[in-house]
Amino acid sequence: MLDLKLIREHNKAVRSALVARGGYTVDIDSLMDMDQKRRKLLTKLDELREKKNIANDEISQCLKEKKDPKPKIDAMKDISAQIGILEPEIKTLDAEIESILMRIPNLPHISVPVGSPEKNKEVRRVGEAPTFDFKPKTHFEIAESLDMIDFKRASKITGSNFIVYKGAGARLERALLNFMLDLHTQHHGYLEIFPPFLVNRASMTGTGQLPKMEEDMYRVQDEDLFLIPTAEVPVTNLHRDEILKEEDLPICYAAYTACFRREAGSYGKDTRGLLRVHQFDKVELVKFVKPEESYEELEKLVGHAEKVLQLLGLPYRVLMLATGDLSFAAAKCYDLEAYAVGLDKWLEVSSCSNFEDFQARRANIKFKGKDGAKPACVHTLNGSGVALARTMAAILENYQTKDGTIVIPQVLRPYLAGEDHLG
RNA sequence: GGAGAGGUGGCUGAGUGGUUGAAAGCGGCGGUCUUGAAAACCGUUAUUCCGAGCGAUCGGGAUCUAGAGUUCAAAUCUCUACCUCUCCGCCA
Repeated sequence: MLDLKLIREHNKAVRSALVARGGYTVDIDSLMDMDQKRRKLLTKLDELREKKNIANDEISQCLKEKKDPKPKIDAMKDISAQIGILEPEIKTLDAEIESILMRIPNLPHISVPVGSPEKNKEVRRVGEAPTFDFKPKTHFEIAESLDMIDFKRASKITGSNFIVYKGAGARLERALLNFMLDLHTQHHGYLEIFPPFLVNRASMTGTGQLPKMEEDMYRVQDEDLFLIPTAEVPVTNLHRDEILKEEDLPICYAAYTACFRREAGSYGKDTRGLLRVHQFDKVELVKFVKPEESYEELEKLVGHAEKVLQLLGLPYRVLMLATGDLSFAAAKCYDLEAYAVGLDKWLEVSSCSNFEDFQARRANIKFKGKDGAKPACVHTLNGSGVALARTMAAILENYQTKDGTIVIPQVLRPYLAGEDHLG
């Protein structure tokens, strides 16, 4: 959520920043009109309430002195009646303003290239694609022939675009998770969190998934709970409605969760294999930081996610997303794409974003120093470190051999009983 | 699932209709004392909105889980939701 004051005071800049994102038409003028009207009414209401408080004191004074409070009570009745008219008017206005604000996306950072996704900027490319003296297979061919993933039975027991990992597939998934969590907690300074996979509406709103993207979420009807699309939601909301101590910042959490996405509207895209599934595993990194450090922290966060790919020996590139490709809440975002040789495609395996104070304002997460200054919103960041399904696809394709087996990347071997290949 | 109890400031905990943003204690912060610390003593101690001012600040409003209601007036009464605890049942 943007700061209403910021919109009020930097009307033009906000407007042009939103235009840069594209696709969002926000009527700033009518928002400002509503805001002005609200403040006018609020001043009036506060004056009435002041009168009411005075009248109330007078009544209790009368009662104490055993005088007749009747005339005072009548006066107060009158004031209360006026308040009764104004209050709902303001409440309605408040709700309207809130609802508009909740649907305005974050403003892109100055360094973000302006334009549609073609303007995404490749920041760096790391590692070399493997070369083979045979035609490399796709991960779904490999997974099928090694019986690592059961696509058919997954759709039987649940539905299409769900997967069942089996045998070596399941072991590899587990090894990857443990490797990533160990890396971030033991070497990058993150505290491990294992949150619930279902959250309430307030949490989904706090991080920005609601109200705009409700149709993309799995919802538990009876309880009004949502299956998390990413660990970002429960982990960021851990500190919802809290005032953190400045000396505790930055707070860095790493969490494994399954992630659930309906992928509504993306039918027909990437339907084969592991690229777009409704449930996948992910290790997520979440940070709460001081505003002046958030961009420095973003670079570190990207580095931590990259380290995973480097250690796994996967070639990858880092993209800085253009304004038109930014997610709703992000001010700046880097995508990490691992190269998968079988598909000959770059697969997005991580998205590292700085949300600045956008989520913190929605979720009411502040910090306060010892100097007695007013609490201010923290900056929140998160990044995948990294998403599993696509990473597994890249590993299967890049580490395949002519005889159909998979060489296990060095760093994973301790997690797979020291074995050096699968299949 | 059944029965009951309860949700007050960072914490413990008073407060059952009218100067209660809220006693007291603890904790925190500042100070006196001390070589330093502890103890003792003194002071201070939430968040948020509107308005005025360049600003330190000042004036006012709101907030006792949330929402609705009763009333001239609600932390206090009623209802609903959420959450917590206890007992019973069920259960990985």
